[in-house]
Amino acid sequence: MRSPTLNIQANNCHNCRMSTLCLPLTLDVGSLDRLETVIERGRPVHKQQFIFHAGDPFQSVYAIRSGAIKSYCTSEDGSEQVTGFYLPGEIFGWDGIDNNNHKNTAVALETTALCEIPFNRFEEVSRTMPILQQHFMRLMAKEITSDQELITLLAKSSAEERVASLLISLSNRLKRQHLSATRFRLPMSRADIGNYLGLTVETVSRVFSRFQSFDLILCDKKEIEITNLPGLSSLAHKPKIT
Amino acid sequence: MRSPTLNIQANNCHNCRMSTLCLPLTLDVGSLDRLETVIERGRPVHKQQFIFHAGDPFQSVYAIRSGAIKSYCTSEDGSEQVTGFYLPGEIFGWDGIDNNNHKNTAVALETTALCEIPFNRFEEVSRTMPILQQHFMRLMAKEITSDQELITLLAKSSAEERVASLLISLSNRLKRQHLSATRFRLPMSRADIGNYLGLTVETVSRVFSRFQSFDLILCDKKEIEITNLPGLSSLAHKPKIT
DNA sequence: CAGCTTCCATGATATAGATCAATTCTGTGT
DNA sequence: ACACAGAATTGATCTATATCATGGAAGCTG
Repeated sequence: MRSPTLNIQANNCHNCRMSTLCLPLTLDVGSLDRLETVIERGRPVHKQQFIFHAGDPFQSVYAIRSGAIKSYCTSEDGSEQVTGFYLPGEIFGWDGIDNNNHKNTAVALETTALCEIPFNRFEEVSRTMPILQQHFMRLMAKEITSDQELITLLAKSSAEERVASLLISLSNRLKRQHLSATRFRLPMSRADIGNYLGLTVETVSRVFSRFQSFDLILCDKKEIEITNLPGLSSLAHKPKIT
Repeated sequence: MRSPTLNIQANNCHNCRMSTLCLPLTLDVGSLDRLETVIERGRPVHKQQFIFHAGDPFQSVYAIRSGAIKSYCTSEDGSEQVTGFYLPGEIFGWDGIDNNNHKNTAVALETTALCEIPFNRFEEVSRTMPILQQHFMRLMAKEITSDQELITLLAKSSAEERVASLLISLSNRLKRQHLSATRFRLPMSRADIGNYLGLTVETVSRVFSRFQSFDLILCDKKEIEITNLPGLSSLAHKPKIT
């Protein structure tokens, strides 16, 4: 059975509409068949279930077909830092390549369908498919640049800028998946947002309220409607007239 | 002629004492010879000279033999965000892989000797040397985890924790290069430090003064001596008794 | 459905660090 | 050696956001 708005229920890479995101465009049909043998489509993961824990041996990276994932790492003192939110069409789990175990814990924020890409078999396959390895390096580079954008946000921006940036980022990423860029449900809590953006829950909540009073957004709990996208966008990109 | 303290004046990869850092340990002599043909040792770069600018086409990554590099990106509004400091034995320039041009600008903080690793030729060579590509993915993963550590630092830590963390990080990285872990010269300005850590120059300066008054460090301008390494370390790792 | 827990919103207050300002020190180039 | 622009330090004040505190709404569980 197919979801009414989003056809992601493919049973192989050939007819998965995500494929251009997690696989290079230039793969011919033969290569795709070989690759097909590597990728595993798992059971849907339910809210609050873990994909992997920090410290787990690194075996796979994961592509999201539907749902949402939060990744975070835990410091010695037990405090957590949310390092990313991942949406459909995105890949996570790179953090484990370094020393063969994951630095982050990954948990489902809602019911989520994943494709698991086992890494040992991937290396095998990519030996005969250099384009694939190149593609994956590109994906890792994307992770690097998005992390650096977050660094800039945390180092330089006010609470309003941070929240606006997150909303705009979510909007753009949903749009890329041909989902509504202006109406969506936040998969994460205010606390998660605050943790991710280096703010307290209270501040996040106040910023949401302020955005509503400025008619930038409408929100009812986790349901968000961006009513003034250009306005919110300009807030996200340095409103300071410095 | 060789530097008295650090033998980095190798004229090929075989006798470069950096090689275990930028190359996989398992390369046999034959492979190393082939690789040798790819890597270029450039003229020393002087202080304030640029290695590449944001927007430049991505052609190479760079290994540092001696000196120090700062990378930063510039937002639309012209403000800069320092994204990393790179020391001997470290590799930078990954940010360009994504869409074939650099997001960051890289500039020498002092006279610096680099090895340039042209990427098109690298891909060629690595086709017959899968271990090499794997090694480079590992290096990229390191960049990801170090970016995520910075994210945590920026999101969660006080000014003192941030500065202490940077000093400890520099100390560890110099130690890895068999240089003094407790006495060194900061290659970057207070302003660079502040920018990197999301603080103002004034705050950085005050923190340095405070660290001196606590007998954690001794500093004369850019010359630093860490006089209480364990103390500084514990400051870096969450002094809060939360 | 009652009771519990978690999430969210909002007000009052406190504070770390920003901002503004002035001074000294440093390094660079002539 | 001198002059000048930039780098660093230090002080006084201001402000954004944290912290503390409370109440209400929503979602779970038995």
